[in-house]
Amino acid sequence: MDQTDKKILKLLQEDGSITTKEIARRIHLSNTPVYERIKKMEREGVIKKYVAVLNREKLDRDLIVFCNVTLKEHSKIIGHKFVEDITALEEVVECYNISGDYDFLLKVMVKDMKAYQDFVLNRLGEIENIGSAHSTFVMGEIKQSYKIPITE
Amino acid sequence: MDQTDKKILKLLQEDGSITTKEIARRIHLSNTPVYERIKKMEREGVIKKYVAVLNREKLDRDLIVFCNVTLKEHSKIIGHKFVEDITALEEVVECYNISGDYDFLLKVMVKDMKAYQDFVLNRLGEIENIGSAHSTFVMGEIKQSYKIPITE
DNA sequence: ACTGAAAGACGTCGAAT
DNA sequence: ATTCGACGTCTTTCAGT
Repeated sequence: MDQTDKKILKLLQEDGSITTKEIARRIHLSNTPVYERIKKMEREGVIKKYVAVLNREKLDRDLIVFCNVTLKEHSKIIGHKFVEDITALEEVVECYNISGDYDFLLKVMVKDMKAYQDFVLNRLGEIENIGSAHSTFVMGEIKQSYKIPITE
Repeated sequence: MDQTDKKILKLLQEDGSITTKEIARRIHLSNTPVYERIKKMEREGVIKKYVAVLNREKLDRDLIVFCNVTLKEHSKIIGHKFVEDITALEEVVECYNISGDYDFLLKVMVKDMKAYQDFVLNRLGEIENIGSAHSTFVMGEIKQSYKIPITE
């Protein structure tokens, strides 16, 4: 992966529906090499996929909550069940195994506070292994980028 | 926005480079209405953009850290400067204004622990308003979805 | 609001350097 | 590893229902 590949990746992170023709124009190459490079990076998994980025507010998901979760002591080794259960919840858009006082950090996306209450009681509450949960509410989204920083 | 639009959005969140023809086939419509609906949702901002999703590891960004930050007492009202400064940092891929003990939550993406140390000392350290910072390290990525949950 | 068809642009691939 | 050219497919538009 050289500088040319990185230039292509930066453009594709910015706009996934940019044409190979336009990329070629911007990096001063013809179609084919750009095309071949992109296909190679897709094959190798450098480019995982292409997605449409939607507007949260217009889809009634106005509230984001970061939910810190601990597992019950005896469940920490058998975390697999928790992972399965949590992955199945569509409100949980991200989940990380973390260092520190808690075991997992969930990013939860719901309509409003009432929906979050419902999530904690009826969804999280149904999962057996959970010891405790601490919620941090997002009041404002300052920066949101799906880009991986690419070094020169 | 009706059920047909939502079906289209779900498909586009899954695969942003799916053809209108294929969408049309799957939802049993012809090209034109699918095309018109997508263009309408792009115009209205329901669909913000299309992006390529890249592989973090293959781009030397193996470490994710959630960094909880407080501002100095006198700076809390004048948060604008902090917002500007933090947005400019490419390692900070997300930033939220949050409830609780801290003022902001940053999601930071770096190569390794050494790079994070450098980030805290030389990047965050340069920003004037910061009172304290508490880092939570990601040990494992359990779930990562860019999809907004879409209700029926 | 949808169907079907037609025109133009783009993705895709082979031959050549 | 790149350029050029040709083919097939998709996007985009339009007339008609």
